[in-house]
Amino acid sequence: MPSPTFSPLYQQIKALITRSLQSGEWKPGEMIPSEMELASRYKVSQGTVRKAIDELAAENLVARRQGKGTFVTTHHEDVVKFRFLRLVPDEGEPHYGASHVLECKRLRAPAEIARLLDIRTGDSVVQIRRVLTFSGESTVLDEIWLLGANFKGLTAEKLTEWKGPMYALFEAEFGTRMIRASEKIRAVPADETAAGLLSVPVGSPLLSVERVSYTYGDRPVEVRRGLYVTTRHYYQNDLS
Amino acid sequence: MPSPTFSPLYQQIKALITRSLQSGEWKPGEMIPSEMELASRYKVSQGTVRKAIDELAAENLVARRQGKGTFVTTHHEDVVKFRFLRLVPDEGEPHYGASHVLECKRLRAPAEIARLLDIRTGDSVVQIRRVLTFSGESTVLDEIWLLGANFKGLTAEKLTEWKGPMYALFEAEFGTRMIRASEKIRAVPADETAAGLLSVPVGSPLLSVERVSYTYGDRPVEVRRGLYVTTRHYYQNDLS
DNA sequence: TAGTGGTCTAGACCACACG
DNA sequence: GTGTGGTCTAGACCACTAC
Repeated sequence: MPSPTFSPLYQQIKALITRSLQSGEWKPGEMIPSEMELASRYKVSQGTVRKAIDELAAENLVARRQGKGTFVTTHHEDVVKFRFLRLVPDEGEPHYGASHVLECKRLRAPAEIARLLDIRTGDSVVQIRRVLTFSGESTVLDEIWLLGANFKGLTAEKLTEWKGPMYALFEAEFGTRMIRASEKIRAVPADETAAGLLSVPVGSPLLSVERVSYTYGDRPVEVRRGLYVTTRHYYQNDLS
Repeated sequence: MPSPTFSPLYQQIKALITRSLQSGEWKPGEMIPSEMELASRYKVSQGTVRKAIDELAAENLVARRQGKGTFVTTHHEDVVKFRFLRLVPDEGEPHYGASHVLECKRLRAPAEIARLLDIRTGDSVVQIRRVLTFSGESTVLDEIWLLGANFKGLTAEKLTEWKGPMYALFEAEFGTRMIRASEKIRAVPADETAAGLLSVPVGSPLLSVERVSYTYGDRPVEVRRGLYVTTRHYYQNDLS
């Protein structure tokens, strides 16, 4: 039964489900109610709920498992991890490197970062600098800015103690889930700082990856500038 | 009505439609028969045809246009062009640069290329080298290998005369449609040749993009190695 | 055996494009 | 108006998982 404001019914159901995800009614890793339950809750047919969930699954907000149910996705799952780390070794399997946190402090957002995070210059942000090491080789130098309001209490200790993907920590401890990201990629010469930390000559080519990550409602919450050493790794991308 | 070999009916329909696309029964840019027509042709319900077409649309093999019909996609459309050219200028709109063909010749495939194209070393391939220029600046140096069997009669003249995306030429003149591609991206120093052709100092960082492109049935038909100058452009990528 | 998602159908009606 | 894709429903049955 179509409702007054025109958008397809399944889109409205999708929005309702998304709100429940965002509010934490169903937490990452948990099962959401069955299609039949949701259908009766929202007073629509099962097929309509199905189409709503289809889209959420396509956007990786939930994952369907036949015979079991539909589950809220989480950055703890292997399959999800590599959606956001596209660096693959020339030989061997993709893996997660060791993270060494250099710095983690609160500061006022510079103009450029503020613009990308859609806040005002001078608003509070958390800055993290870290090095990722793969099989003993320093490979990634990350400089990260997070929305201050969402990450109160984030410290270098917390980051250091945490084993696993950083986004899993953000999801578990700060209730902020990264949904999608947009990256701008360039080749740049290593400056002295980067060269020192990554053990490469000054001026050698590095892959610069500037990422803005978004949570529910397409709100930006993270800006990240990564410098990748690509002599034994490459950035994998599929065009389709 | 499920058929003997088990796979969902809509997958079988999808395969049938794909075969018709591949055989050229419906050509790029043309409209395919309506869902009702296909349903009666294949003796299934309209909903089943719909689901098959949904997947083909998700894979960009066809595009739906409400009220008009479903059309075979083509590399002539603007919207498709930038699926395969991810280089975006820092300022201004994405655009297509001028192509300057340096070379186009047939030769025997080196081992590395043969492996990627899934042919035997020494089999015939076409090699193209070209420079792309954006607003007067040489920005991309491409080295391209094409499956010899699919591109008989491709010459430097044909390439030079052609205005528009190279893939549109391949589609129109050689019946080979690029469906998807996989890229490996690195930062590399410019060698003397590249430096000369791109007017940058030897050793300056370039983005190296190694692409393998596939046509129907996931058969590789092109290997391409691009070197991009990323001082005024960046490679755009979305993670979702 | 019961519960979940996955497939398939048949039919009604809506939104959009075009003549 | 006619034809196209898009939405929505109701109901049947299949495939997978767990108990």
